[in-house]
Formats: sequence, structure tokens, C-alpha cells
Amino acid sequence: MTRQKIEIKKIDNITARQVTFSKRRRGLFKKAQELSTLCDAQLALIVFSSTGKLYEYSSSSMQQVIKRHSLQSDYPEKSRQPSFDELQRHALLTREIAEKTMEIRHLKGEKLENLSLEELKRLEKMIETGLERVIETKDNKFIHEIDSLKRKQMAGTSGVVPIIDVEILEQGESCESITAISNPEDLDSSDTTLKLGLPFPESS
Amino acid sequence: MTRQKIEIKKIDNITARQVTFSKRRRGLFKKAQELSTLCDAQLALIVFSSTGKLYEYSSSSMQQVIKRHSLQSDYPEKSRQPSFDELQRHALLTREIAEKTMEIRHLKGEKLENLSLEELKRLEKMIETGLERVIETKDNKFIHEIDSLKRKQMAGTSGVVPIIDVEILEQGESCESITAISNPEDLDSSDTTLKLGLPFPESS
DNA sequence: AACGCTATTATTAGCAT
DNA sequence: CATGCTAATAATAGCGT
Repeated sequence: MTRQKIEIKKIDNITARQVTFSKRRRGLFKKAQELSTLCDAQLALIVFSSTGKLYEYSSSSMQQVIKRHSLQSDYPEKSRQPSFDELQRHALLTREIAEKTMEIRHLKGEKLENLSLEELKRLEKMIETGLERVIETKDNKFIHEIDSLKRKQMAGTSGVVPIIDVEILEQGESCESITAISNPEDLDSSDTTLKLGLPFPESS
Repeated sequence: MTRQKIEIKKIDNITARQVTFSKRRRGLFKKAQELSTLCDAQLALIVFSSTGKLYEYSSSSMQQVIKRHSLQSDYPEKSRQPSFDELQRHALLTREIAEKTMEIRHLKGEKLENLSLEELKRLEKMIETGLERVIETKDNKFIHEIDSLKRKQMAGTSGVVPIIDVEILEQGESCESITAISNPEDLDSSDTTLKLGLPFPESS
């Protein structure tokens, strides 16, 4: 390059090496940038100095280039070690699931042995409240459906079928015998499956 | 550079651009290699031509350099695009959380409007069962604690202190059924679990 | 389009500060 | 150690083939 041509091999003198590193590094990055600009190339350049310092240039984003590179020259699989970030998020999710699982078990009266008396009382209260709500909702729905039935009967079968039945049916805890009601089709609850765990998107 | 200095901006003429790309690319890779050799630097260079062709150089292995890079400049979050596998697992976990969240809400009597009558009845039953278990457990625990107290009082205070106090303490809502409990052994159903199929370690 | 040539510019090794 | 200088080498734009 100048006063004397040099041989391309590791420079022994540390100072000289560092100076050369600085100068050539700058040149290299400049050329890299020029190439990407002039020729519209996507380019990534990563340099670690012998002292471990990182220098990098990328025409777009480093991740983008690396990703594209990893796609083309398909990596030997395991190369993609999960980032800390991913591991952490994964752990968080797993933990959340464990917690929710335990909460569910508690609400179902399971795995209670570690709960204190106070906790048990709170839990009981919570379940009672929930139970009331469920019963209320259920009854509402029930009444509503019966109403629909009535109307259908009135209109469709000229109101001949006795309606009294339905009130009798509503007896007992959880009226296991709705089916007794005239015609099953009317229970349009097309999906009788117990779907406590709903698919997620969960609009509202 | 030569006959005329050129402006560093995208070369419009496609042919000229490709020629320049070839020449400068070679130059760049040469300089990169020289730098890594002379200065003992770890270096990676990735270039995609505008036509999409990949050229790369790395002083050691590309993966190694990229890995080192990803460690140092710990990527801004989502950068490390997760593999399909990870995405999938992540989606599964997220979904599981959503499902459990909904199950919890249902058990608490919330968000019931989409449940069918059948589902509501089942839910009610489930909650009732859970409630019974909680009450049972609570009462047990209560009795047990009272027992401890009694014993302490007997031993420590020579049995003078009236024991009735403890019953006063336990007032408040929910233990209408202590007396109903006959023998504790019945309750120890150490694992009445309706095992929901928990995926996890589930300590305790 | 791919190469070779060369005038010209760009880079830089060695040294000085 | 970092920076600037400059002679000397390296890279390359434009052109011809």
C-alpha cells in the first residue's frame, strides 16, 4: 500500500497492529458502505477487534441481513440457540400457566392442603359468589329458552301442548332433565359440549 | 477512484452497476480478509447483490461470528426472529393461558353469556363440588387448629382459660357445617384431583 | 454480459509529533 | 497511545474488445 508493500500476515507489533486496524477498519467500512449504496446491495459487516471490541455496519438492519443469510445458507439447525429473551418469555408463560392451573384447581376444590385458613375462607367466598352468578345466569337462560318454547308452541302447534311441564322441570338443583321438554331441536344450543376452556381470541 | 471521481449514489445503468458490483465486491472481500489476517480480527461479511445472490466471507465460521454478535449487541427484543418451532410453542402456551383464563373466569361466574344451558349446568355442578371440598377442607383445618389451641391452653395455662373464645373467633360467614363432619379420615382424599392434565412440574 | 487496460483517485505504511 | 502527513501502493471508472 505505501512506502513499502507489506506482507499479509498477522502484525506482531501490538501498537502497529492497532493502528493498522483502525485505519483499515475505517477503509473497509467506507468501502462496504459505498458498495451497498452504489450497487444497491444488502450488506452486513461485523468485525471484532483482537481486543474484543465490536464494530458493525449493515445497509439495512443487521437482523434482517442475518435472517436472510440464515435462510439462504440454511443453518445446521441447532445454530439458532434461543435468546435469553425467548427463554425468559417462555419461562414467564410457563409460570403463568402453572399459576392459573393451580388457581383452577383451587376453585375446583383441589390441592387445598397448602392453603391457610384465611385463604380457604376467601376461596370459599369467591366460589360462592361465582356459584350464585352461574345459577343466576343459568336460570335466566333457562327461562328465556322456555319462553321461546312457549312462543313456538303457541304459534306452531296452535297452543295445544300444556305448558305447565316446564315449571315442574325447573325444580331441583340443576334440572338434569331438560330433555323432557317436548322437542330437542328447540334447544338450539347447537353445541352441548362442555366448553369451559374456550378458544382464545376472546373478543370482548 | 479513476478517470473520474464518482458520486456515491445508486448507479442507474444496470450493466454498469453489475460491473462495479463485481469489481468492488472483490476489492471489499480482499480488504476484509486482509484486515482479519493482519490484525487478528474476527470478521464476517455478508453481501447480497441486487439480484439476490449471496456472497459471504468470514474469518472463522459465520455462525460463530453471528452468535458472538448476537450476544454482545443483545438484540432489541424481537429481532431474533423465532423459529417456527418457537413460534408454535409460544402460540400454544399463549393459547393455553387464554383457555385457563377463561376457565377461571367461568369458575368465578364471569363471562357466562356464551355458555349453553348444558354448559352452565355442568359448570354449576363443578363449582358446587369444589365448594363442598373447600368447605370441608376449611372446616377440617379449623377443627385442627382449635385442637391445637386447646392443647396449648391445657398444657400451658393449666387449662384455666375458657376455651369458648376460639369459637367466637371463627364467626363470620362460612362455617355452617363443622358439626356435620364426622370423621376426618374421610376427607384426607389426598388426591381427589380431577387431574386436568397439567403439563408442568407442578412442584408441591 | 465478461474481461483487460490504464489514467486517475483512494488507501495506507511508516514516520513524526 | 492518537493523530497527521506523505510517499508509495492499491483500487477502480471508463472505455475498448
